[in-house]
Amino acid sequence: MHVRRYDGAMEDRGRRRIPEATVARLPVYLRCLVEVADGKIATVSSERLAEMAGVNAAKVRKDLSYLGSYGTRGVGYDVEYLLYQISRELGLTQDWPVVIVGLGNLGHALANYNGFSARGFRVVALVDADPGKVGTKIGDLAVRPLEDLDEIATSDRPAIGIIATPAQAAQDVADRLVAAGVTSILNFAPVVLSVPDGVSLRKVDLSIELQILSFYQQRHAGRSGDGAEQLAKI
Amino acid sequence: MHVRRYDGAMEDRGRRRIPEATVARLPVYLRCLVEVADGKIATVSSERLAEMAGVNAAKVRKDLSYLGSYGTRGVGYDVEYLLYQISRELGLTQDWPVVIVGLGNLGHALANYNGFSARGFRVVALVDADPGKVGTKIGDLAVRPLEDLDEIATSDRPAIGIIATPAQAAQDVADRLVAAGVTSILNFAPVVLSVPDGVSLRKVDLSIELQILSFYQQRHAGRSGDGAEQLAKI
DNA sequence: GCATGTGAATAGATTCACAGCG
DNA sequence: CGCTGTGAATCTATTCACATGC
Repeated sequence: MHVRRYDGAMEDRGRRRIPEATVARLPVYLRCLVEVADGKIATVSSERLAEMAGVNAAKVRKDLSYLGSYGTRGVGYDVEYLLYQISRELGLTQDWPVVIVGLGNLGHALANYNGFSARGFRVVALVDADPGKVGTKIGDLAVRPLEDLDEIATSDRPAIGIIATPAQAAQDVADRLVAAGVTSILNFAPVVLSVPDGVSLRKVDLSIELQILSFYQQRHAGRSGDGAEQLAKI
Repeated sequence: MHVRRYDGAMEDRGRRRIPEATVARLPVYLRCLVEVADGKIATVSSERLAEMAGVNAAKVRKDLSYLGSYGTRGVGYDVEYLLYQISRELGLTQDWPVVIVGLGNLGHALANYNGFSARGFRVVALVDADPGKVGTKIGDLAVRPLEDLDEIATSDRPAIGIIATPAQAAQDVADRLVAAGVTSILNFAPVVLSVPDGVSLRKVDLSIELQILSFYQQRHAGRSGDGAEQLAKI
């Protein structure tokens, strides 16, 4: 896969500060690059990448420049090489054990989602507080009780926890995840969580997204599409 | 529910330009206010609201000031009144018909999600391209074929479309939704969509979120939690 | 010649700090 | 006196425009 390896020197390994907004776009570029690579194309310009990613070319160049000078003037970027550099920067060259807590409709859907394994995320445990769910199998994992979190922490060292519980349960679950050594949390519960410094927290919130759409829908109900366009940040 | 009504005058109805970042936080404040209201508390300070929303007080005040001067100096904000003003600003005092396209694991979970009806979003139709799924019932809606979109547009006038299809199908579905007059789209498919000006588009992307977490996880693996903290933006 | 890489310019968001007012 | 509302200061992100170098 990765052709050129980073050639020794000038590697200050993580000592460039990459803006948050850029970090949020790297996964998008990565996906575009995979698509380009599938088309057996060896080189891609910032212009082309920008078009695919739905941003402008200057932004692509600036973003990529934070990673290093990985392009060739007059030519573009080597697809495989850039693919590798972005993967590495995002930490996707190692694999991250994931634990999913809460196996209602959404948790179920997540547990069955295939996109995980694809890029280094491996679901190692499923947890639910409901005794009625404990023991049932989803794929080839059995659902375990909340109390097993510490044990799971010891045996599987999950780095990432996904919370798909009802809102009321979410903060307690977050606390338990943190206590079990999880340092990254993705929260689907419609509630603001607080976690200690040193723990990364991101959220995905359907009802917030709908309400944002509602705002722009009512504003220029139909007209001039500024504002709500694009963006994930989030 | 809403106590004081807006008292005539000084209402320039939507002629303040509210920053995108502020719009994205209004739903969070709304949720916090609901919680405060449930506790039978009549008044709330920016400080308290900030704590609940996980932001700082200056930001809350600045955000709310874009809506108007709805607070009382030395006192705080009237909970019910602010609740109503934010709801109105977000367009939640009217109801928005929603169509869900794609009823795999995730689409199913969304179709069964109860949070919709709560705040003015009403699922009026379910659509899937797979003939095997067409006709099956989810809740009390039957799944209809893609070709029915125009008919649905005429009868139900959906304003918002949710795309929960596989990546390959998503752009085609988006085009059809737009053609059917849908002007707000929430995309769950892992692909960059393009829509014409005047159509709002937001995305929710699990694998991007995980990759962002992976970045910070690998960086200060554990240490100093800047960067990935909070935020939805998206 | 042509597309990258990047300083400089601009736009947008956050935070500070305090005047203003109930 | 206490808390809002807001200009001014700061920080972050985007875009421009062009020198740079393959």
